[in-house]
Amino acid sequence: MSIQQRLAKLNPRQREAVRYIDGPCLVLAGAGSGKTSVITTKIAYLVQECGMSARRIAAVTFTNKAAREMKERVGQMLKGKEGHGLTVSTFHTLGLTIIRSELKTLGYKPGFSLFDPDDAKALLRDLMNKDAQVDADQINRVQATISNWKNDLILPGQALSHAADEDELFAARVYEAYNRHLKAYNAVDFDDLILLPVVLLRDDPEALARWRKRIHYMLVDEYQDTNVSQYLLVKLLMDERQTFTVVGDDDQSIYAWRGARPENLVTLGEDFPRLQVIKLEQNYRSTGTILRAANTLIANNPHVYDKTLWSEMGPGEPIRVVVNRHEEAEAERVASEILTRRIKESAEWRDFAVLYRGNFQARLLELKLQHYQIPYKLSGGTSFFSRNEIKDAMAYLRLLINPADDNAFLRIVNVPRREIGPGTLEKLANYATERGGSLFAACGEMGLAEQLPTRAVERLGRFTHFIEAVRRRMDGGDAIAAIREMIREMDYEAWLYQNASAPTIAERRMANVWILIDQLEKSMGREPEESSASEETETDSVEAAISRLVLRDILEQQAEEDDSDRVQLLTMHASKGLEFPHVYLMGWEEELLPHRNAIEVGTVEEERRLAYVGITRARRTLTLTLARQRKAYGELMDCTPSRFLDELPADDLEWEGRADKEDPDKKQARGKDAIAGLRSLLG
DNA sequence: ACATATTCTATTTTT
DNA sequence: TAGAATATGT
Repeated sequence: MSIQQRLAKLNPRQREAVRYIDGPCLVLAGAGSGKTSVITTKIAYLVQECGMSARRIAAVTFTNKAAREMKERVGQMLKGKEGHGLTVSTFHTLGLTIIRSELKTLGYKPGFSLFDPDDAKALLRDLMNKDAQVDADQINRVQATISNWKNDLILPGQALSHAADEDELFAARVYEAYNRHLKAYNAVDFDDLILLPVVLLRDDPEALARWRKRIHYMLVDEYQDTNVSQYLLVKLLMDERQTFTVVGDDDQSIYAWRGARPENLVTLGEDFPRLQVIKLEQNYRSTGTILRAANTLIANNPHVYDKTLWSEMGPGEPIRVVVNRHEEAEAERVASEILTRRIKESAEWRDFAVLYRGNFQARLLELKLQHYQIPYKLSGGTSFFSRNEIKDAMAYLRLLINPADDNAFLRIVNVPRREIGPGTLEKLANYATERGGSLFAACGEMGLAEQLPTRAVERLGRFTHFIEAVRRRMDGGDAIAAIREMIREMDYEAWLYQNASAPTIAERRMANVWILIDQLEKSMGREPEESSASEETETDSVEAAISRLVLRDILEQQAEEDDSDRVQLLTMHASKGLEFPHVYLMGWEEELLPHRNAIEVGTVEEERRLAYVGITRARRTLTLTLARQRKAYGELMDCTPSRFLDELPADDLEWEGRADKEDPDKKQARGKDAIAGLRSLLG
């Protein structure tokens, strides 16, 4: 299909959004309005019609999944070499790419580690233990505070001078120490992947020039979810040419609690007066009734840009609101209804989705679904990457590319057992701190023998020599082969069998490790990306591949089961970007759907958007459920129906089981029933 | 290694 | 209060 044919298939607004390429462009894309088509077609348009080299274009998303899908759709449009060098990645991967090619300027050494939030927490615990006593909650709070600072582009110095109270001052001090330690470990955390490039581009005109030369056009998806640092990254890169397209929907901003700044939509207009704003208001997903409900609800929120979704589809069925005695009845109802509706509508399991506010709500529902033997898929369980065997393997990989990574060192120095206990490690740590070097480096120093018994020194030496030998083999040839050999050599498998409760579990874990290594190999085998600002083509190194592994920026890992026919259970947050023919939204109660904490801190508007996101996932039918009583903190509580129910168009709602204001239809029906009953009695 | 006792925590979590 | 995660005891 030619680009002209693709353009012809778009509606006028969409077409306008694709064709406008001379200046800054904001596409306000309502739910289900075909925004991904606009982005992908625009990339093809830039390449095929405007003669822009694909390697000058960068499209950024928030999730790997979104990036993957976009890559695939663009791939179908651009043939052969046309798409070569195109960047479609998450913000974080783009940041990683920049850091990697600007390592020297940033003062990092090759093979730096990427700390995931667990590593970061371990480091913080270590730092905070120094003077205060450990409090898990306090660590979490400090971690969140530091993350927020990084998202807001506030560096330790500013945090220290602006600290408002004692807690903030403490957090700021930890922040400063934390960053210092990260640097010593030659490591960065997730937030640094955005922060460091921004600081670099802001302060180093030459680096800025390099990257402006490299990226001429940017497209940003889910723009309402950008935080301060992410916006600045886009702004710095695009300030000069002003050639970019951002696509977003302020009504679907549900991540403000994580630092997202929906006001960036407004800021954009202020920073770029030439900004062209294009609205996509035609919805191709939902029935008229569902859409009207969504519009009516969200009209209760203030808007900078007004927007009303419309649809050419018929009105469809009314929205049902089902009131249940208690939470168990609610779950029972949803499960049994899916069962019958599947037959009635001759639908498949995968056509149903049940959405809720908190993951805990899935528990009861799971039991009911199991009872009816309904196959389901629960999103948001323990992920592949938080499994112990994966963390171990990752620690080995990290230590191989960055011996200064003390976190990785500590995790695996005695895994499998090497008879290196806490006593030895404590003395080693003291010695390393004294010498100002890493744990790994300290193992090889002469002076260590004075602090530790010979046997301990020997054991440590054996470990470091082992790692060094593997590293040499990696450099000498096939890196992946060397890694596989390492895992076999240390007999990680035996260790797994020793520690697992059942052989099958150990087997499974070992398989996971090999899957991880396979992913790593696949990730390296990909065509070398044109990553650096300079034009040199750099092959994807093991280092790069391992970083991407931490970022989970790897392809098809659990695609196996994704296409199976199962009912989907998700939080409303996790449902963004998805759609289903039949949607159930559970728990429409005060303190749950506007969540209690949200009411307290005054962010009910975001809760309303969450409800809006939930509603707009539905294509054909929508059912809202609530319970009159629910168990919370052990006690049975009476629940009030959600205020959001009052904000929906009453005419489109079909209530069931409502006790107080019993709806007239129902009464009438019951009256008829009674009459019919009487008649039959009378013969 | 496994069973039992204890302690902890109850909102969302793209990377 | 319950359920999971962790600690403890046999």
